[in-house]
Formats: sequence, structure tokens, C-alpha cells
Amino acid sequence: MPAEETSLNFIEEIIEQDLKNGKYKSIVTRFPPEPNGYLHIGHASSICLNFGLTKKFPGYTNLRFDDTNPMTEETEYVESIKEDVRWLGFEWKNERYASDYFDQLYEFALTLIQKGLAYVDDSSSEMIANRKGTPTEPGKESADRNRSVEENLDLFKRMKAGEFPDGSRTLRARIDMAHHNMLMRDPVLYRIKHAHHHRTGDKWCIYPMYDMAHGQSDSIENVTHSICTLEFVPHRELYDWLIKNLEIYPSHQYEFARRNINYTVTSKRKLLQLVNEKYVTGWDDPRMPTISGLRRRGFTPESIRDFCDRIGVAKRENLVDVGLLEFCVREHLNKVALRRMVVFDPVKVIITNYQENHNEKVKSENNPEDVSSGAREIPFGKEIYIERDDFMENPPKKYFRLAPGQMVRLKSAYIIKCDEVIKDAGGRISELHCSYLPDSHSGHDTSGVKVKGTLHWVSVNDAVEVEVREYDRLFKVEDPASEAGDFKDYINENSLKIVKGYAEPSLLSAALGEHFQFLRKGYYCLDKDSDNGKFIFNRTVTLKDVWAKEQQKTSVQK
RNA sequence: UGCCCGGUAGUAUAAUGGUAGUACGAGAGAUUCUGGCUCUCUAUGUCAGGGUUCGAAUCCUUGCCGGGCAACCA
Repeated sequence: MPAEETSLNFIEEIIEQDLKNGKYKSIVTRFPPEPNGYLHIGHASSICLNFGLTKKFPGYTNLRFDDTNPMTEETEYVESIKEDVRWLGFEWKNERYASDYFDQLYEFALTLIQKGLAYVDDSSSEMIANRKGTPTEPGKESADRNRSVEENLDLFKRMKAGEFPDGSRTLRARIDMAHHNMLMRDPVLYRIKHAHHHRTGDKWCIYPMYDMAHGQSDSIENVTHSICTLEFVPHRELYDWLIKNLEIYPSHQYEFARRNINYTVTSKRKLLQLVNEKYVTGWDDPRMPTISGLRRRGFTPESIRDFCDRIGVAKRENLVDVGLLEFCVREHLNKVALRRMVVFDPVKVIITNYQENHNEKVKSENNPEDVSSGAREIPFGKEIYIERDDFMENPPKKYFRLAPGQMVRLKSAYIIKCDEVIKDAGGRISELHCSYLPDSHSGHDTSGVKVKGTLHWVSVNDAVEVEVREYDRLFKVEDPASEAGDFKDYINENSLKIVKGYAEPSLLSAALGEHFQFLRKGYYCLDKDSDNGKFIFNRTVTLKDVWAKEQQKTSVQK
């Protein structure tokens, strides 16, 4: 066997180099969510990357909550994040919180003050903004910039002691107000917030900013490769500056491009709006690109991981086709989903030459892709439902389904032939009278008849009524965030369609977490809204339908 | 008119100075008791110019295009 072609992404290449030249013997990565929302498909990429790296290379990954802003962070989010990471199939070495390090971070701040590298500024946030300058003009120094170390120490301790109101003072790094990198123009390190923190309670009234917390937390945990998204590139200079001046463990930051997916948004702020303003039923609405939404919709961790693998990791802007995600879930579900028959828009078929009240059951495989999945029995009968669009009175060429005088096979049962079409007063087809070929039974067909079409069906007497929720993309445009106006103007108001279905009775034992393929329709799973006697199924994704595509093409031609 | 990233088929991603590949998507066909799955085949690409080199997607340079940077958010 030739050695498998390995193609490393740019971060893996860096790590391989670092390992090869002895910089590290093993690596440490971390996944650092802020607990202010639910995880989404974009985070899945970061999770797969960070945890995947330490599966591929020696080392481990921490889960660290970046909880430095008590105003927006909640325990509910912490719990959902942990559940989602585990569900995706990853386990962290240590569960950590930036807030675990508040004491240490405070000491770091004191160190910077003592070194003359930080000062307390009495300016308001507006004043700081006004003196910041612009990307093309230097900023102006604050009058407080040259306070003595003693005064800064005193003021900062009193900030911590709660002597000053919110917003009255900040601790700022003393770097360079004329720096070409705006982030280096004396960035705010600490701010006063008399707010209750989800973990530290009321212990603190000063909280570190992202830059004062993130890199230092990485360093405390001896993170070797701190991976984040592209918008943090300009922060790297500050990240390195703080580590150097604090003389602490030198973690290094590497940036990759966040993965964007078309016809959706992946911004926690926007997703929160959709939830708060009731465009969806919650963070786990099956139309949401959240991990919990995808899970409820019927996506599997395997399919999401496969998707993340396939889209890869790089530094260029991207807009990934959601069709690839759908491909990944179809591919996985095809292998594992149990096949069932459900008729959505029924038309009754009466098999005129079939015996009255005959209790026949037919056997059908649970999954042709997996022989170990066995078979089930399905009640057959004189009256069955088939799909209304599986019959046409005047069929076009290459229509393999039922039509007057035309024969089809009923899946796992018999071949039938349509003899007569019965219509109601309005001209709508109400019944189809068919005859069956008794010697065409699946498995021991001696009829010698070959048919092109096979239909799914359900026995009228045994059909179970179920509710089916069909989902479409949440937005009408590929990239709602980049359109003019508000992204919510582009919401697809038809993203949810509720329909009735008539299911074979084996679906009565469907359980949460099971995946089904409704034959010739798509993949479905039971929704948690189901309760005693009421069955609700979510459509994960449709089956590929080349016939529908063909029809669309010919109708466009006309 | 500042600084920092980045530009390879429709999309995403390889090729690390030596034959521009792969996957999805698209098209054609085979097979099929799911018009699913599977199988076969086809089309489509290095942003542009200049330079270095025997040889450039890759190195240099100029330009063009896209993105980011002025929160007491992360």
C-alpha cells in the first residue's frame, strides 16, 4: 500500500514543524467560547479544529469559557455549550473559566502598573474614543497618562474596592497613542462594572477586557497554539506585547477564516435577535444553524464533523454552500436511517380483486444499506393510500408511476395495474380502482412482469396520522448579513410548512434520537414536541430527487 | 491614498519551484422492488501585467479586486 496522501492545513503544518524541530513535545489547544449564546455551525469548525488537532498530534484541549463580561453571560449558555461539544463527540481535558483567573489577572495588572506600562484613566468612554485618532491620524494622549506608579496603584486598588461608579475610570495599557495599529493605542485593560457574575458572584466590580484576559488565560494554561478567527489578527500584536511584558509563558495566536454558510447567519448577536423577536421558537428551532437546532432537525454529529473536514481550514473569506452540509447528512443517514413508509398527500387505491378483510402482512427491509438492521412487517390491505402525485391521468414520457392501464410495484408487496379512475363532483380524483397480480409478491415473484416504478404506500385501515414539519432555508438570500438594510428583511416567511402524513404503524414506536428515511421522501426524526399519541416528525433533509429536477427543467423550457 | 489579511473551476479546498488535483454542485449514461444508494464518463480554474528561473499557482514587483482595523464586546 502506498502511504496515504496527507494534506495538512496551514495550522497543522505549523504544528508539525513545531513538533519536528523540537519547539514542543506535545501541544495544548483550547476552545474558548463566551457563554453568551448557543453554539452554531461556525463554532463546530473551531471545535473540530481545536479538538481534532490534539487527536492528530500529541497533547490535549481545554474547554475554557471566556466569561469576562458579566452583563451578557449566563449559566444556561455554559450548560448548552458543554452539551453541544460532547454531542459533537469531543471531550476536554480541563474545564476552565477566565473567571478562574481573576485574581491572577489582577496581579498581572499590578505588575504592568509597577512597570509603568499601565495607568488609570479618568476619561469617559466618549473622551477615550475621541482621542483615539483614526486609522490615518494619530491619537492624543490622556492627561492621566503620566500619573505616578503610586497613584496608579492606589487608584486601581480603589477601583477594585468599589469606590468608583461604573464607567468613571479604566485601567489602560501605556503603549503608543500614535501606533499604526489602533489596538495598540493605549487599549483599555480593565473596566468598572458593578454587576453580578455567573460564577464569581459579587466578588468583583472590575472586569478584565478580552485582551487582558484571553492571552493571559492561554498562558496560564500553557496553551501552545491559540487558534482564533481572522478578526483577531490585529489583536495578535497586543497579545504578544502583554505576554512579553508580563514575562509569562509564551502562547502563540494563529488565525483562520471563520466558515460562513449561505442562506443563514452565524453571528450570536443576530441569532439572539431571531430568538428574542420570535422569528424562531428558540435557540434549538430546527431552522437555526445552532448545534442544538441541527440536532433537533436530525443532523448527526458524524455528518457535522464530516462537513467540517470537507470545508477545511484556510485564511480566505468564504461562503460555503449549505448543499454540502445537506450532502453530508444524506450520506450518513443513508447508512443508518431506518426505512419507513409515509404517505403525505394520499389518494385511495382499491384493489378490486384482493380478498376482503384479509389480514396480510408483508416483510420489508429496515435498511438495504445495512443487512444487520433486519426487517419489519407491514400490514397490507384491499384499501391503501398512495401519494397523489404518484398517479397521473395523462402521464408524460418516462413517467414510471401509476397511470391508467399502467403497472407499478407497491414496495415489498405486489404489482398493481390501474383499471379505473373515480372522480368526485368537482372532478378531483377520489379513488383509483386497481387489480393486483397475486403471483407478483415481493421475494417470490413468478409473474414475469417487469415494472419501472415502485411506490410507497400505507394500508388505509392501519395508517397512523402524524404531523410533519418541513423546513426550508431561513433566508431568501445567500448572504443576509451583507445585503442592504436589516438582515431580518430577508427572512424566508415560508421556512416552515406543517403537513399531515399517514404512516405505517411501526412508526408508533419511534423514539427521540432515531433517524428514519421515509421512503422516496427524505430523512426525518421525531420532534420533542411529540407527546402521548401525537407524533411530530421533523424533516431533516429531502432525498435527492432527479425526477423533480427533470420536471422543473421541462417546465422552465415551456 | 494609513496599516493588516487575502485572491486556484459555480462552491470549498490541495499542489510547499517540476504533469493544476480532490469533493460537492452541473451535464450524459448504466444499474435499481426507493426516479434514493451505487457505478461510469464529461465540462469548467491559477485576478492582471512585468521580473527571477531550464521551469512559477508557488519567489520578487506593480496594479486590480475583496475583507478587516477608530466597543469600558468577545
